[in-house]
Amino acid sequence: MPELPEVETVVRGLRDPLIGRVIHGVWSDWTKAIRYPDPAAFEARIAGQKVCAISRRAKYILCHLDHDILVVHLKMTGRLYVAADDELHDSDRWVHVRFQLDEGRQLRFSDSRKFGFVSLVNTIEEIAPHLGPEPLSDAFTVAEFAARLARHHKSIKALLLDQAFLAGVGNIYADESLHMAMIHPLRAADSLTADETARLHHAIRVVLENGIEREGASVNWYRKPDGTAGSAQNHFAVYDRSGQACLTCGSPIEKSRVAQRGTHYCPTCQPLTG
DNA sequence: CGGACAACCTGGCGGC
DNA sequence: TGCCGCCAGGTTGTCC
Repeated sequence: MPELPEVETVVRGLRDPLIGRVIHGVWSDWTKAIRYPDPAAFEARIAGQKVCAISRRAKYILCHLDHDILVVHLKMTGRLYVAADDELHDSDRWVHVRFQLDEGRQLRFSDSRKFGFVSLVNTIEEIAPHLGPEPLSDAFTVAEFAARLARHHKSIKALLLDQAFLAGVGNIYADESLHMAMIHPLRAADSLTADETARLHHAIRVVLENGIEREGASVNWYRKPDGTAGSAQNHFAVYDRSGQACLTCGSPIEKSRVAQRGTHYCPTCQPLTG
């Protein structure tokens, strides 16, 4: 579930409690969550380093330390937050990595499905060498988007989910973007007209910006670092609304399967032909 | 190239 | 109440 808006919200929420703190040690009850280097080397290398800055690339959280980058990927059910050592002992049963900080606090990585991970790297390219452009950056222009679309014949939905094509869009915001742009998810990427391309480019940015403004979508597992839910889920036009009326035309929202993902769209506003 | 699918995992939920 | 099977979806890798 955590996509660009959710990860961006986590990054923003971690800056105040985490920047300036020193990491003294690492505890884990599920060492597979520590992907690289091996847990012993990981702890030896991270101990004593201060968190200098926190940023985001695609869906990766980057904690810039004195000499390394602590990379965290939340995958579907990951959470990352700072808490007092003895705080919330029972309410989160899925904490698999704890980073001991100074002043009796710890950075916790919680993940019920154990898909997420932490790594220590020098550059994000070490673990994600082929990420596409950031959709909210100035470098993501309509012209560049059009040129890249023309190189692919696969369905537009599958392409939006491809992190090498565009970084940060996941299933929820792909469906919402295609609906706002009035484009059927199965349209071939290289078949979009100039007008459709411009609409989709605009829709992706608006949908992601709205998601950030609403501090992410708490469909089930996602929480902000302060433990509260975001509100983007209250503003979905199509995601998780199958059978309900389209907010534009009243047609029932349909759910199908595209690129092996649940896909929600309005058959009237997003026709496959015409 | 594109698409299908398995693998990584577990909680939540509908059905019985 | 409880058991069963399915669904959720980010990413990688494999196969056709």
